Order: sequence, then structure tokens, then C-alpha cells
Amino acid sequence: MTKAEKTRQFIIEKSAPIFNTKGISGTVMTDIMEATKLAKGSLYVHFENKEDLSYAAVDHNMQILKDISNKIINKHKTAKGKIIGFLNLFSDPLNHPVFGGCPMLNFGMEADDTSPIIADKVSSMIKEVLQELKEIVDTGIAAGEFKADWDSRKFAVMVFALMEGGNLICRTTKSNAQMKIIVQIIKDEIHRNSL
Amino acid sequence: MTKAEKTRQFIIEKSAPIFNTKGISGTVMTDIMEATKLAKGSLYVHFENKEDLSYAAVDHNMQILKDISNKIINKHKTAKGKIIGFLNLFSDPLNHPVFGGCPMLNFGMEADDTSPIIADKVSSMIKEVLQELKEIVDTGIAAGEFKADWDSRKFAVMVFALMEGGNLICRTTKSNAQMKIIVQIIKDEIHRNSL
DNA sequence: TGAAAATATGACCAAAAGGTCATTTATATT
DNA sequence: AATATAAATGACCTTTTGGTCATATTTTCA
Repeated sequence: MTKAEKTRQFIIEKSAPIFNTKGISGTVMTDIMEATKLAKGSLYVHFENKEDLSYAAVDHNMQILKDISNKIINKHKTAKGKIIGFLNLFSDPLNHPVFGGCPMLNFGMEADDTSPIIADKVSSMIKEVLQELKEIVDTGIAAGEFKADWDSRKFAVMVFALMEGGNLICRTTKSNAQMKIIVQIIKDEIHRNSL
Repeated sequence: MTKAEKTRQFIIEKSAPIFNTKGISGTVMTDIMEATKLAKGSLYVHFENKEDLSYAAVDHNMQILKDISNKIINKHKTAKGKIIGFLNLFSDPLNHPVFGGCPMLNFGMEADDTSPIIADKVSSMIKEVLQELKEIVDTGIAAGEFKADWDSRKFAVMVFALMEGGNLICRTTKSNAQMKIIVQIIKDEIHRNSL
């Protein structure tokens, strides 16, 4: 890793949580200068402009999400274990594993009407997560964990939407109470389709 | 309605969709000047500052949401009719009845880490919607439409989270496909608890 | 190790941002 | 209709914004 690569990575890591909390439009280059203790010129050595940096920050936030998800999914052997592990990981929106909260939700809602490039990044990520959830269920069905007629696609969409909706509720009301209900709904659905 | 009241209302109506699409941070006073064809000074006759105007715009967007929801809820007599009407109203996120999409989702995610005042507004609105949904179910139970043991609070949270999560999915992927699945999940749940 | 290449700096810039105010125009009240 | 009150205007102001560049410092690698 060259000096340049290191510095670039350092800038991304420091700015990712800022973009994820203040939003892209709400983040200014001065914020990044303060967080990195770098001069303005340095930032522009590694990134063409703020837009370019924001893309890297979005990618980084979503990579964190992928990494922690994959880690917990790979840690468990059974399909049920993977799903429960996934749920537990995101069952506390006020202390979301990604600083600032779910980046799909944060950047998705900011970008849907303003930035097609970021909307595409979020769109791809959402599709990946839905596919991953679906595949876990399909694997569980094949392994005899779940009922054969369980609609895996429907379940994936349900889990994803419920968790993201739960994030909205909990982060705006500053209470995790409703997330408990949501996790229970999903667990009930798993139980209903378990053998 | 005095001239001042009329103008103030006019500014709010013109700026509400702008704030709801570009976000609060992403909206600039020039946007409002263009939309209203008013001089900058006029805007500051009716609003102390941009923040003040943004609060009014947030309120207005949420009022639109309340009005259309109440209209459809009051239109139907049965609890089931009210819920189905509510679902149909928001089953097409790419053509959301509020221009720019659900303001709870838009402003909620922008404000949760940046503006306690707006976060509070969204929080109150979310609680109102949850309460309204719960009461419809309770009324339906009392009227003998639904099973007596149906957990109305759980259902309210489920509907709200699923619909908002669906909004995220559909608006970022630019497809309403997943919302159909979500609406079906909710309809199944209603059916399961109907008498 | 020393020269060439790359990175870091911060003063500087132009444009865009939010906001003000003396003046003009319109509204309301008698 | 005359007057007092209020609203609308847009030039102007200050601060903040994203971005540049000559210069200084640090890496790199022959």
C-alpha cells in the first residue's frame, strides 16, 4: 500500500461516518478537513471533488454493512441461525453497527430524487441483500430446516422492509421499542415455516 | 385571509415539494425564489430564515399526508375497507400522493442526526399514524370484523414499517414490483385475522 | 543516497449561500 | 379619497462554499 493509497483510505474512513450522519448535501469539505486534520489541498490530491469523495464514502459505508452481515452469516451454520444472527445485528437501530445508521436508508432517501449514481449504488446493494436473504431461506428449505412451500422471495422483501421501516421509526422516535415488535414478527414468521 | 396570510401560504405550498425532493440542506433560497417568482426580500417578510420556512414546509407536507389519509379512511365504513383504502393509497411509491415521496421517510432520515425539531415533528406524526392504524383494528375487532385476539399494536407497527421499507426499496430501485409483495403480505395478515 | 516524482500545504479565488434594508408599491382603514 | 400600515423589491452585504495552485515537504526507487 503506497502512501497515496493509505491517505486516500484514511480520508474515506474518516469521512464515511460524516456523510452518513449529515448527509451528502449537509457535509462540507471543512468537516472532512477537521476530521482528517489534513489541509484542503491534500483532499483534492486524492479526490477530484466533493462528489467523487461522497461516492467513495457511500461505497465504504455499504462495504462495512456487507462485511458485518457476511461475518455473522458465515459464522452460523444453519439457515435459521444465519437469519436470527442477521436480525440481532440490526435489532438496535439507536446503536446501528454502521455509524449514523443504515446507509441504504440514509443515502437512498437523499439520492432517490437528486443523484442517480448514488441511487444506483443503493439499488444494487438492496438487491444484493434481498438475494442473500432469499438464498439463505432456499438453502434452509433444501436442508430440511424450513417448509418446502415457504415463499423465500416474499420473506426476503418482508424482512428487509420491516427492518428498514423499523430503523425509521426507532431513529426518529429515539426508542428501540418498536424494533422489538418487528423482530418478533419476523421470528414468528420463521417459526411458522420451520419444520 | 389577509394578503400576508395568502402569500405566506403560497410560499409554503410552492416550497414544500422542493424541500421534500431536494432535502432541507439541499434546498436553497434561490430555489424558492424561482418557484414563487418572488424577490428574496419578500420571502424574508414572511419567514425569519430558511430554517423557519423549512419547518413550515415539513408541516405542510405532513398535513397533506394526514388529509389524504383521513379522507380515504373516512370514506370507508368498515375497518377492513379503511385499511385496504390506506394500503391502496400508498401502494405506488413511484407516484406517491405527496410529491417527492413520504415526508416522514424523507425528513425523518435527514433530521434524525441533524435537527431535533424536525425529528420531533416526524416522531409525532409516526406515533399518530401508528395510533390511527391501531384504533382502526380495535374498532374492527369491536365491530366483529376481526378476531378478538388480534394484536392491533403489532399490526400497526408491521403495516407502517413494511410500507416505509417498501418506499425505500421502490424509490431507489425505480420499480414498484416489491410493493406488490408487501401489500399482499399485509392483505394476507388481514385475511388471517378476519372473521 | 540523491534526484525525480509524488504528496502535503494553506493562502487565495470565484461563485453561491443566507440574509438585510432603504425604497417603492400595494393594501387596509377612516 | 386620503392616510397609515404593511408587503414587495432588488441591490447589496457577509459568510460559507467548493476548488486551485505555487511552494514546501516527503516518498520512492534507480
